[in-house]
Amino acid sequence: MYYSIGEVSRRTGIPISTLRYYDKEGLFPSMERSNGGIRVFSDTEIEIIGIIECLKASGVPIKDIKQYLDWCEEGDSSLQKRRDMFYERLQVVTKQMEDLQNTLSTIKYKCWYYDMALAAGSENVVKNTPMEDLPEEIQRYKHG
Amino acid sequence: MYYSIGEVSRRTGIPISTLRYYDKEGLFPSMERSNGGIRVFSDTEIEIIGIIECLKASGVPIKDIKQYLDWCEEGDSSLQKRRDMFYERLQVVTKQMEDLQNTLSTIKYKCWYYDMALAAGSENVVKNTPMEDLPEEIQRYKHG
DNA sequence: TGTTGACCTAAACCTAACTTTAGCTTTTAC
DNA sequence: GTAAAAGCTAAAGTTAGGTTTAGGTCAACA
Repeated sequence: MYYSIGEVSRRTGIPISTLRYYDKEGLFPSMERSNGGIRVFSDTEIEIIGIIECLKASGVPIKDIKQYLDWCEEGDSSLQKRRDMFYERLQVVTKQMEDLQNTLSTIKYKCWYYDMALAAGSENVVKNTPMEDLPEEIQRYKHG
Repeated sequence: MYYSIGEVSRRTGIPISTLRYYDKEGLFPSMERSNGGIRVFSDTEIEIIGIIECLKASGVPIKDIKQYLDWCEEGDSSLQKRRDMFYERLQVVTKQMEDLQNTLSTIKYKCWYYDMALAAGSENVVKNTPMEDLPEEIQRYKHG
């Protein structure tokens, strides 16, 4: 199947200007053009967009995504490098999950804190609540 | 306890230039200065740094963090707004966790894919493996 | 007292990842 | 065949969140 840039934009939610920018950065190395010079997206490009979104979400900059896609073009000789890249991502994203879990705990503590404060009409009450008077499931959340 | 900007930087790992930038943006509303004009960080500022890191990690821009800290200065009249802010963060960060979990699944699939390809010496083998031949715990990961 | 290390400001600079603009061409629909 | 919609490029502009630079001041110690 073939798609115009507008169709791809609608389907993926990515703005047309961004798709053109990705193309300019070399993220669609094998994309074709019509005789008139108009971009023709195929399922290959749709797949690449999926990879872009995955790598972007895990914090890989555009130029490194291009590097990976260049390795893909290169064939089997770059398999090891590509493997290593994803194992590194595995590490990084696992760490990101842990960090986000800690952030979530702090946020939950703050939600509890403000619920208590609002119920009491004032922050002073809960601000001075000693640690051991906090509910068990909140104590775990309390940070600095 | 009081700390110099250098001590705070060492303790938190945040560059001195960034601490000064945060100060300029109004994130330490009650920080004092020595007679000579030198910043004097107290435990209040250390606590604020914890809040900044939490909110930043959950995607809040600096100017909204300032807004929150201004609300804190305002006292009990802003309790509801502050509560709402953290409940909104709860939603956002929960969504972020889900997205990151999906990203992680895709990455795990790619790790498996490249391990197979390397073992076989070529990508072709695994590229054409039909879905039902994938191991159970990997099928869940397979995306577009 | 002097010098060295830590601190100060204002302003310029930086980077990534887009977005916008201006002017032009191609395609589609009637 | 023509008009509108969709596409094109190059280049400039934008934004957030800092960092760097230049030129000073402050504080502690020998």
